[in-house]
Amino acid sequence: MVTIQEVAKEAQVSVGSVSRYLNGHKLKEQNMQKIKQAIETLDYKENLFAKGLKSNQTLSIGILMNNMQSVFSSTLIAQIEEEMESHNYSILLNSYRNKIDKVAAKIDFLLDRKVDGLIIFEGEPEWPVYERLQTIEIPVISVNTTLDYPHVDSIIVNNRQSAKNMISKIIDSGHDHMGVISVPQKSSVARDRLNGTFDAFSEKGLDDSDYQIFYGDYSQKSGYQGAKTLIDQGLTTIFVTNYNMALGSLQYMFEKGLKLGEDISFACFDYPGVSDIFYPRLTTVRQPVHKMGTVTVNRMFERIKNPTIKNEIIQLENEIHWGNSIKEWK
Amino acid sequence: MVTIQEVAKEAQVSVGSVSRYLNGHKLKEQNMQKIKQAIETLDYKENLFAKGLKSNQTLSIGILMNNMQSVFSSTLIAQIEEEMESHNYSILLNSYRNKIDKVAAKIDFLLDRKVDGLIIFEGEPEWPVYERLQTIEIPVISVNTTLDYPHVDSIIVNNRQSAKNMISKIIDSGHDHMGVISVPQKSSVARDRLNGTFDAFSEKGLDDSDYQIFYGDYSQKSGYQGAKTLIDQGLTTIFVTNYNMALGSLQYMFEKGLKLGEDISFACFDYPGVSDIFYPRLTTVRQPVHKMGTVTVNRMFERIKNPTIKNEIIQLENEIHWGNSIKEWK
DNA sequence: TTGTATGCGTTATCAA
DNA sequence: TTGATAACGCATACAA
Repeated sequence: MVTIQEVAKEAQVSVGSVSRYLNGHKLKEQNMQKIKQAIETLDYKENLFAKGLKSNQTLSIGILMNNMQSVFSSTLIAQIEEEMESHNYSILLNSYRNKIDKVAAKIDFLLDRKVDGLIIFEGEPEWPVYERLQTIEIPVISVNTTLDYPHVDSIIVNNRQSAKNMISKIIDSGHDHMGVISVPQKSSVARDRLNGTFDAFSEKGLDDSDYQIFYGDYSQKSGYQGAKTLIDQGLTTIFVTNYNMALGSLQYMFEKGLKLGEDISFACFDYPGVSDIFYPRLTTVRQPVHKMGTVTVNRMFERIKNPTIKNEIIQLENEIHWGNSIKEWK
Repeated sequence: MVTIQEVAKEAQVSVGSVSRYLNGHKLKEQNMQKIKQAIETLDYKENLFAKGLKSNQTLSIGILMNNMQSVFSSTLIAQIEEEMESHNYSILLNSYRNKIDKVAAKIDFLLDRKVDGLIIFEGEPEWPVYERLQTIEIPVISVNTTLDYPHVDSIIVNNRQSAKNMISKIIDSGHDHMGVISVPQKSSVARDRLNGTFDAFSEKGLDDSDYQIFYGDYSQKSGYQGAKTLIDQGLTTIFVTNYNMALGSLQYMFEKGLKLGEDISFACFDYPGVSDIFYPRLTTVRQPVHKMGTVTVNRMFERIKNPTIKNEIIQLENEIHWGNSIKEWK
């Protein structure tokens, strides 16, 4: 392994000069040339251990999430990874697979590795690590969930408002009975989406007898089951608050030969590009996943550069794509 | 930051003893107790920088892949991450997004970070980094592709044989005309699957006039297009060599109201659990993704422990699930 | 079995 | 502007 000592000897300068050169300091032009030359001929590579030992920086950031197998998380990771790379940073992945009691250990794992920052997907205020998060001394960014601690930024989307807007518009199109496929109200995202739905219902004067809620478990299968249950009850307007379950619902409808926008009116949450393939005219609330990744990374580096800035809650807008999968009754 | 010096002082032993204790050496029971106690009261955490500076180990392994957004890669990553964690290792992710000319830089990136091992998904012998890979001094494991270099292990599945077996069985069921949806023959996996198909054709005496190949681009959309093209030509037996395109094909069939196993005979490659949801009786070649992850990690640690062991090509078996999506004509 | 001392590659402090 | 040298936290060779 080539060290700066060897580079220094080769260039006939001191290690200090080499170190300074490497860190962008100015020195005598002639020496800079000699060092540059020496680095090339020796193929010197910096040693991140030694660097980190002094600077306490790893040039890596940790990502903690529940599960990396959803479209949302894999798209987001991919986006973040791409952005990080251009900063010469790497990402350290960690998932807790529904084991909330393991979250603390996961965070320790990442912290032990001295990541320079931490990105948490859908962390919840109810987590037992609540206390911990406040005391972490590196930048922490919460994605998709608001964690309103002094040192934590949150990047979120306006789920509640989007759901409300979507449902309002559907009702305005003449739909006064509706089936909703949602998930147990254990996360803020889940609550926001369903509450937004309720907001619209009450604003438009629909009550309990006008809608039916089916609670699935995020799986395609439960979406399928939900569609079956609701449609069997005679409902013809279905809203699904989650992409994966929406897929299951669509599956059921296709199997039954039901035509969207005619036999059934259908809308759901999804992601950019996903539904475009088969359902270009599907009515969806589209989450700006790529933008979330980009904003997250940008914010992370702002924080790394300036750790004292005040925390922020950055809210991005979902797009509403109004296709032809909702029948116009009016 | 608590150091072993402070632990040593607290426990009234020397730093050497603490270091040895930390590394599992035996020492006087009494001292071990004192050190253990001191570590707890001071909440000592090891410093991976300092450790790495001496040992040149990062307790991390690098993963290089094309794209992390396929079911295959995200499942595999998840599995690897889970296994790694139990070894107290973390993973460093890197994707090159079809930019083959960037692969070398990506590998350098990982190597600069001193990963203790490298996992490469679907690396190809044609890559310009061919030379590099041989000279890497850490364990390298190639997943899903055979990279027969002296220091590289390969974990693969028997794609060619599986395709052949599947097609043979389909032909034996009475199907003598067939549509195949494949991808451009640019990767060994792609070639294996299609060649296995051809193997069966020639063994069973089918020739050019008996089958039709549609080349897609891995996208669901192209699978949809492929199914449309082939079925419009009157073919009723379809084999898809790729899961994503299979989804697209199924989509087309459902839209057309075609019944699997009756109107259309259908088989494809997929993954454990994926098709079970909607198509429990679908005939598939099922790739052992989880096992691949586990075997990869195990092999990695064998290599890390004993870097001199000879390289191996470990071939896992695809399972063939014979459902009822193939009509029995015999 | 334990303690001491040196070095890993880098940065930063202090003099020159 | 540069050079020499002391840290950073740990592992280990050597001595005791």
